[in-house]
Amino acid sequence: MPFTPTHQDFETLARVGILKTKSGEVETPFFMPVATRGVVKSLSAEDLQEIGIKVVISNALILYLRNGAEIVKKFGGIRKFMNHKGINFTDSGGFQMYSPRIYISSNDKGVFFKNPISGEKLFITPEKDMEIQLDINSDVAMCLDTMPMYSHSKEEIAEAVRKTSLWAEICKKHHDELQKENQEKQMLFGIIQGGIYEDLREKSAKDLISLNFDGYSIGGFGLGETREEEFKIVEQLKKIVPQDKPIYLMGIGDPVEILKAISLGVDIFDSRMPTQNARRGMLFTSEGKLRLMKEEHKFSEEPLDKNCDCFVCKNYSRAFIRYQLLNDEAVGKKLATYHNIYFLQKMIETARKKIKENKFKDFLKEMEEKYQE
RNA sequence: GCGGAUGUAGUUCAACGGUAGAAUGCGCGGUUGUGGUCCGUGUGACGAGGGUUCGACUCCCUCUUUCCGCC
Repeated sequence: MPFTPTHQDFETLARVGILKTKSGEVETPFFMPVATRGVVKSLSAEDLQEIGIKVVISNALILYLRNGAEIVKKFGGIRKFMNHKGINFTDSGGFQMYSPRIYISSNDKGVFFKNPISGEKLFITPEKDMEIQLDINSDVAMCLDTMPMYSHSKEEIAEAVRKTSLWAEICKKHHDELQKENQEKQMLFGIIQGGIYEDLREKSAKDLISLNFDGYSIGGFGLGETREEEFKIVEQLKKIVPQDKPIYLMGIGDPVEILKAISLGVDIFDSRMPTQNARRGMLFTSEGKLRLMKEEHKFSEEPLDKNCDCFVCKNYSRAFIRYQLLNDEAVGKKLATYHNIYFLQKMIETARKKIKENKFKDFLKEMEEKYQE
């Protein structure tokens, strides 16, 4: 079995499991930092290994637009190219329909994107997307989906669900075809859309489940809906998705939001939040969020987090990291990013431990209290 | 000493005889499948004195600041 749940928490739906890919296995739940263009911004592969990050996610469309996909292909795959010893996911680029700078339009056959570098107009079909992700040779690929905006009407979101199901079928068929001969197979996840509407989410999930994907992603959250709306849908989908398939809540990176979703049975997470926020001076700590750029930290000799044992917190002051971020120095970004990723990694390792000990509910509560403002 | 220029927000610059703008900085929020160094918001100024005028940051005079040139 590619995915095996190994422990179920008594009080919540939180679970621990093992995901097996062609590049090794990893314990769930886990969080993947975003390595859109083949690098987790500011961090080296050695940093990631040191932190204990096993999985990162890259972006097939962005790599393709920057000629990265062909370079990666020459290397035989993204892991070798970026010297990543673990597992690699790729996102399809469906999310980039959210980005007006590169998205043009879409129809039933695919999506028009413009290359921001050359100005060239490109048509990405679901078939093409599968080919790019296989060129990149990630361990887990995502279907090309259609991203509705949070502000869209229910009709528009229903249309996105229709198109996402249509493309999922094409993706699945083409993906199977392309790697018929392959011994080590790339996994493929379907992406459930439907916004905050239970009926649309249900339809989307059932359409995808009938195609039998290796895992199911929940897309379209973190874009303006309330957490209440989000968790209601996650709860609902957890009941529909087969227990032996991993659930991946795409784009969610807020610490408490992750833990809450774990309590509802989610297995996989990714987000740009820890890396992007680090560069902007927003740090995660054991005592809540730290806005490092505030003047009160100007002379602070304290570490970012006094309860953290990462090398940044053992060696560097808030004042130093703040000063280097203020001056746009690479080292400032690196130290802040390292800490945020470390924090999230340790948090999720603790979460797995607490699930195994059946103490997850208390841990969640404790973290919720710390992150209240 | 003589001549010329100059003085507006912490800083760099606008505008206008009739409620002084921006950028940047600083403060406070935000940031969620990364076209990225982002977004929102707040704070904050007419060198001093006199004159002309209904009204002067604006025009005139004096002083003063800073800069340039010449002795």
